This record gives sequence, structure tokens and C-alpha cells, in this order.
Amino acid sequence: MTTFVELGVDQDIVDALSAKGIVDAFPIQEQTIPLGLPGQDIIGQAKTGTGKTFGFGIPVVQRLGLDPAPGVKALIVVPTRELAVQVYEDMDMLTSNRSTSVVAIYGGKAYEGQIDQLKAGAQIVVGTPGRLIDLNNQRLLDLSNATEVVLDEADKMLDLGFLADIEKIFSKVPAVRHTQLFSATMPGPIVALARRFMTNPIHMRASDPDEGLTQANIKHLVYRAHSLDKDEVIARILQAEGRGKTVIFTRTKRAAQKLVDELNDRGFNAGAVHGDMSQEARERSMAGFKAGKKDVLIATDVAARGIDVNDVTHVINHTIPDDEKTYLHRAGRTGRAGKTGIAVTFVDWEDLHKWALINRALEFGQPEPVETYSSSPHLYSDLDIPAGTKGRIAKAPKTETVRVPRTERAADAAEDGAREGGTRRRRRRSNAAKVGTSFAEGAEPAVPEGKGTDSADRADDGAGTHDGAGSEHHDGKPAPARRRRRRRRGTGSGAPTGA
DNA sequence: AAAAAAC
Repeated sequence: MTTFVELGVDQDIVDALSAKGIVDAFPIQEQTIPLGLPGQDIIGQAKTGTGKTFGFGIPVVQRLGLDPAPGVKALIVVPTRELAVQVYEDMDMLTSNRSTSVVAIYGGKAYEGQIDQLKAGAQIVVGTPGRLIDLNNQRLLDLSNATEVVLDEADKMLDLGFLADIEKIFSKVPAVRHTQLFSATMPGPIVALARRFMTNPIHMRASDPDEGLTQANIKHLVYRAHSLDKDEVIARILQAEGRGKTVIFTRTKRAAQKLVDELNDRGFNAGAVHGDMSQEARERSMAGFKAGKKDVLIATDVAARGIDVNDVTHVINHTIPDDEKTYLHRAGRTGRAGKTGIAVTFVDWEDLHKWALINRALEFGQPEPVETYSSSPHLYSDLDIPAGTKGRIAKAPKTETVRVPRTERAADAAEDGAREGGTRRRRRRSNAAKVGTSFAEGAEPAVPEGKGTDSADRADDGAGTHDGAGSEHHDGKPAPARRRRRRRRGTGSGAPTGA
């Protein structure tokens, strides 16, 4: 571990960090700060929750120096309002021992306060594109001296929904500037596009490219949601012991609202964040969640990126995301700053192709979602994809990846994959083929209703209690239908539901 | 196609 002092960070910034208990630099910070300080353009890529914000933020603050001249000298652009608030708070912390002033500029809020701060001479602006351009058009935000420019969640900022705005913003800042782009995901085509806005950028990756994309601290569990009462199952997960805060993602704003109402009706203390809410209500939810007044947050993908909340132990994908990038960012709300987390994904029947895509892109090596979630609290042993291993199941034998093979062929292939660590490419191809097969089976449920066994479990579960060992039964019968083996696990699985 | 992002 390197300290910030050793990286050449100014003492007042070091003091601000250590006041928050932050002394050692994370790898992405060790790599980018020494380059960012002298003004090197950087594309910084590091996994979720590994400290990218300080990776660009510290150089920005330090490069502005102690120049008291008012006016915007640094611009940090982010994709959502909540992220603007968060990055603003980080920058405000970094500048707490110097006079540099920071302002957050984003929509859904009164203009007045933001304009006042700009007029008062704010030097660092953190904002979302719409309001930034709005105020720039009104000549209330002068970007002509913003020689420090950062795109956070850069791949998102450069995708179609934002690109026109970003081009507009780049046309307003000086041509000679220091430009930093950061994200956990940086697809090749986006990197190529990004170079248009940069000068000889260095692409820094904080991890071995061969390591894969997934965060090693996060365990991924994937369940088929066909004919599953997801609300019920999610409620049960929320009752599991050993749970801290949980973020639940839905595909639509309506689904998010419906779920938060449902969960609150069931007595949970949940909040929502989505684009149909007033900004005030969004921020109330976020603040309540961060402060621990609510321990469940239901969100659309507005909260998929960047949001950093301590002690989120679970991410639940009520609906599977569209692509692997979104999957990675959503899951990355847990397992941050060295902590561990669990990502649970429910795959609806019509979304099997999305799972196939994500499974292949993230190299989970899991041909299909496991059998329907059984409603028992012992879910954590059902499927255990060793993250950060490129899905090389063989490399984690003690993990005992067990699933219910849908066909003999699937079983054979799974064993094949488990045995031969060196055949990743071949296995991946065969996995892809298998997923294709299961998807192509069309009208027939890929897991036949034979999982009625699980339906039975569900019915039993209505009683509310379970014996701790998953291998045991619910109703006196041995668990015959429970075809998968279960493994006792310390957290969450060993305890009664506590319903 | 949804979500996000200005009023």
C-alpha cells in the first residue's frame, strides 16, 4: 500500500483524507494520481468501488493550486443528479482545508442557489449535462477557463443518449486542457471515440486484463424467475439475517414505484429513486438510505452507476439489466472498498437472452440460470459463481458450484468445464451454444414445471419458518425434490428466516 | 425499448 503522501499529494489534501480515515491509496489511485498531477490526459479504468473518484479528484484539486481568483477552472460531468451530489461532496471534502470552492449544477432544483454560487466565484463545478448547458447558454456559467475536465462514468457520457451534450460541452472549454475520463467499463469503440476529446491519453487499467471484469468481492447468484412470485421472494431475502442495506433494481420507473409500495405495505422501510419522482423526493430517499433510516432502496438504472453507500450487502436485480455493463455497474453498488457483497438476479422467461449475453460477456461460465429460487432463506448456496475468475469454475473447487442440469448434455458440459480449467474458450463456445438451445426451445419452459417441487417449497414457506440446514426438509419429509446439494454457509443461510 | 438529462 502506498500513502497519499508518497504519491505527492499536498499535505492539506492528505489531512482532509485522513480526517475521514483514508490514509492508503487504492491501486487506481496509485496509478493515476502521479500521472494526473503533472497534467497527463488519462482514461482511468478500475472496477466498481475501488476509488476512481479520488483518482481524478485529487489531481484536479491540487492542480488548481491555491489561486484565489474566482471563476470556473474545473468541470466534472456525471450522468445523474444523485451522482453529481455525491461527487460534489467528495470534492468539497478534498478542498476542506483550502479556499477552493465547489458547486453542484444539476436539474430538478431551483436555479437560484446554483447561480448564486457561480456568481460568488465557484472554481470547481460538478454537474449533469442538461443544466450545465442551460446555464452556459444563459451566460451564467462560463466554461472558457475550465482547463480541468473530467467525465465520470465516461462510457455512459459518450454513449448516444449523452454524446451530443458532451460534444457541446467540450466545444465550450479550452482546447488546451487536462482531460480525464474514468469508468469501470470502457468498451474499445468508446475508447476510440474518447480520444477525439483528449491529447495523447494513457489508458490505465487498475487490474490485470486477464483477471476478468467482475469484482472479486461480489458473489453472483442468478435465478430463473419463471412462474415465480418475485415480490414474495424478495421479501424473504430482505428478511434474511446478515443483511445490511439492499439496493433493488427494476427495469422501469413504474415497476420501481410498484415494488416500493408493495414492500412498504409489507412493513419494510424502503425508499425509491427513479425519474418520475420529484428531485426533492429522490434526494430524500438517497439521504435516508445513506443515513440508514431506510435499509432498502428500489431504483431504476438511475442509481446503477457511481452511487456509493456504505454497507450495502445485497444488490437484487428484480429485472435483469439489458447488458453486461449495466449488470456490472448495478452489482457494483455492493462489494465496495474491499467489502464483500452479494448480487442476486432474477431472470424472467422473456429475458433469457439477456442472461445469455451477460453470462458470456462476463465469462461466468454458467450456461443458464439455476432453477427457480426456492423461497427458502438458504439461497446463498444454490449457485456460486466465483467472481473474478473468468468463470473458471474449476479454479474454485471448494466452491462446489452445483446446479440442476436441465439436460444430460448440460450436466456433461458443466462437468467438462469444471474439470478442464484450460479449455475456457471451448467451454465458452459450448455454453453459448447451450444457452442458445435453451432459449430456442421457445414455448416450452426451459425448466419444466417439474420444479413444482419448488412450488411446494414455496407453499410450505408460507408458514414462515425454516430449519437452518438447507439439506433438511420443511415438512418432515426428507428433501427429495431438492435435487441440488446444499452447502451450509455462515452468513444468511444458517439462520431461521426470522419472519 | 427504457432510463437518464433543462425548462
